[in-house]
Amino acid sequence: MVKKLENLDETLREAKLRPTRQRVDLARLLFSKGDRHVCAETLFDEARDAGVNVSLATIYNTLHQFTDSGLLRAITVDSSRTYFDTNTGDHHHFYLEDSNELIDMPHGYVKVDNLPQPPEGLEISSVDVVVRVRSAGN
Amino acid sequence: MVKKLENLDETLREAKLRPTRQRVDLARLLFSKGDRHVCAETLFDEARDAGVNVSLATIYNTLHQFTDSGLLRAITVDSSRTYFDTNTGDHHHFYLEDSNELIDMPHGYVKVDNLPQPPEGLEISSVDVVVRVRSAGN
DNA sequence: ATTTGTGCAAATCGTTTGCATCTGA
DNA sequence: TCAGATGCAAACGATTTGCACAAAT
Repeated sequence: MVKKLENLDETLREAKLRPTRQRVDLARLLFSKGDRHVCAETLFDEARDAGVNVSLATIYNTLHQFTDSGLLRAITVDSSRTYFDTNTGDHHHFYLEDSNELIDMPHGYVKVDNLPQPPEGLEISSVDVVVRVRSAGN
Repeated sequence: MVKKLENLDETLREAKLRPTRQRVDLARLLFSKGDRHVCAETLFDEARDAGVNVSLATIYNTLHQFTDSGLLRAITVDSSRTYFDTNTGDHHHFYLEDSNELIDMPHGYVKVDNLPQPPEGLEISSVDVVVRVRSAGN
């Protein structure tokens, strides 16, 4: 992530995205605080709070463009919103059902074994493990 | 699943749900064809085709009630719709990204090892493995 | 008779889209 | 210059909700 930060313009160009003011600003917000999970609304509010002027439509566009170019990873755990993870490495998640929060599991922990063969003609795109957790005694 | 079918009224009563005409009809549609994955729209169309008269609101109500009482299991793989699985046993899924279809992996296949401890005070509610697959060469 | 369920239409909410206007290369 | 970006508001699609009416116990 720090790598991405060193030269945001450069990072964006490598992703074949013009380093526009809003993309650079959003990239800075996203990548300057370590690994995190955001959704569109979250990032929108954060931008507003940081005095960064960006429309919600642009937030969505940017989130998807960053995802398509590998800067972000999309995670589906809650059918009502899409989360984006700034950690694009191979890792899995805890999903806190009570607060709708995602927490990274350190890479190297979970091991998925004995996967059956994918259906004929199909190849694996990703293997996602989500451990849903909730307050004990519920 | 067959067990559930033997006496739908009884199954519903055990789930503390009144065996109304629409619930019984939907239960029959859901549980008489082996394991399957449906979403609200899917079931709605299927009901219409089978001449079963049920409103979409009732489809949603019923799907959730069945899920809450353990007759169905909800699966989140696509942030735009919710899938329900008539197989409530312990198993995981292939998700066909091209066709938005779910396929059960036989139980006993995938093994998830070395899970990190859940965050303090939280207990595991479920461990979901989704293997996203797509047409080879893409 | 009372409680619970159903259907309809309107309301929500996250997300997408159309389009006129800007902006970076 | 001009393809690509942005912002706004309207459009969308899945899901939920409010409420009058109907059905189950």
